[in-house]
Amino acid sequence: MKRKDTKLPERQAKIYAFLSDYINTNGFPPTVREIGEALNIPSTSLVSYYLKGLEERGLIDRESSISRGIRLVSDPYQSNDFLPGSGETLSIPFLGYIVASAPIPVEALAGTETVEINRALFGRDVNGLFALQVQGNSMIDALIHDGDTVILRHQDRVENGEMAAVWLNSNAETTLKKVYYEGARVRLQPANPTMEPIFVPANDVRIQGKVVMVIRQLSN
Amino acid sequence: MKRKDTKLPERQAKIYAFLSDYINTNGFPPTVREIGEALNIPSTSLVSYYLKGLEERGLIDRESSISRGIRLVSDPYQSNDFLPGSGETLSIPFLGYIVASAPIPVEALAGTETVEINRALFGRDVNGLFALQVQGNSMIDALIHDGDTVILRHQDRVENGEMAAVWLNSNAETTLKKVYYEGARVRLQPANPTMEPIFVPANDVRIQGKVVMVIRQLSN
DNA sequence: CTTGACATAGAACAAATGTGCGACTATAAT
DNA sequence: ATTATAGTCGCACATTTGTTCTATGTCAAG
Repeated sequence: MKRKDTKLPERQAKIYAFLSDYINTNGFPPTVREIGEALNIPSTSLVSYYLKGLEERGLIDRESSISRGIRLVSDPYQSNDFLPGSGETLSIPFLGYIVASAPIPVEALAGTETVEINRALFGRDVNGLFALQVQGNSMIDALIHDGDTVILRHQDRVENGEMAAVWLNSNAETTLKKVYYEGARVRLQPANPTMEPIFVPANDVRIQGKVVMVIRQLSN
Repeated sequence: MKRKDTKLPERQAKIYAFLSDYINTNGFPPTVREIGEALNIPSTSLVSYYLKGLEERGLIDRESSISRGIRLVSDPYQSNDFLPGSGETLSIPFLGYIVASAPIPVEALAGTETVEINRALFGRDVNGLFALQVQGNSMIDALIHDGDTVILRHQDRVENGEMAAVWLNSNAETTLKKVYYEGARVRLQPANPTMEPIFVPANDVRIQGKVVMVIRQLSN
């Protein structure tokens, strides 16, 4: 019943796309004139006219007379009613950022943000999970990039070949690597096969947690 | 010059909180005067003064001289003390599997499973998102593996270099590649730099959606 | 006491912006 | 041809809104 029967006019569609893009880029909506400039619409009143159209279709919301008072209405297309229902969601505490120069904080921060992900994406064991955002390039890899969110399970031992957050005592830094125990030493193998492994004494490493999921945001 | 040593002054903290709240509620930032009214700061210049402080601390970004040109910086430091957890969860419809041999289903399935992820991980624009699980090896890549869950935004055009789900008419298959428009043809570049791109006529491709997130489960 | 950051007012000003209105064009329907 | 309708322009106007400048108050350090 939501769906408008008539198809969205070319120009309205373009404006909507521009709005979405602009807001994403700038964090605030554009002015009528900016819209016009971007889409080669020479008259502010024309833009106004289209905006009114978009508003009538329920695609955007506007605050009259206030500058940049445009807001995208969540979801023009079907489905997304974003029901919070399902109850199958895990709240994983977000501990902050993982940087090479500091060990992972053991305690959750006071405010405790969380990352919500639904349980179906995990295996059975959902204990001891926590999330960190990767910052900086020191542990970058084909698999792990700057800005990625990694979800780890807190444990101090991992199986050979599993990826873990590792604290190196001597270097005083944290890194994300695949871990292989080789007698008295440990081989830390980047996930990227073209990168060289590093070897450290077994007593120099402290496993901080096993990486169970990597979430990469590609764009906004 | 990252971390500010001195603690955030009461008033700046309040303003920051107000900004966050206002933007959340209205979809666009407040004016200097609105901030003043909300926090009982009678002078616009005072608000300006504090805003400058927040900007110097890197907590906000401003576009000079443009109305409501304030944007919260996704802050690299902790600062959770005064950040209200946005804690909103998105339910993204899970459309099923993306396989090479079939186009992506346009409509959500009836029963419609969803993937719950909290909003904070996304940009502001959360419209038209849907999730798919990658199956099979045909679009495997350094970035995309079998079993990964990808989240896409439904759109039929992408910027150069963005990764998208692409339907190839002539091959009758779907693939995930970075898209580059090169005149009459399109270059589909695997994210893995060691893999060769493929070239197809522009009218042979149909963008199905832009990849905005990749979720990889590493272990059980 | 003096000095100098820091905090605070208030008002004036210049831009940035949304809106309204009249007029004009191109279709498509009557 | 006439009329209705959606699309289009320009432009004037009234607000909305960021910035700046002057003046004053506070308070700790010198």
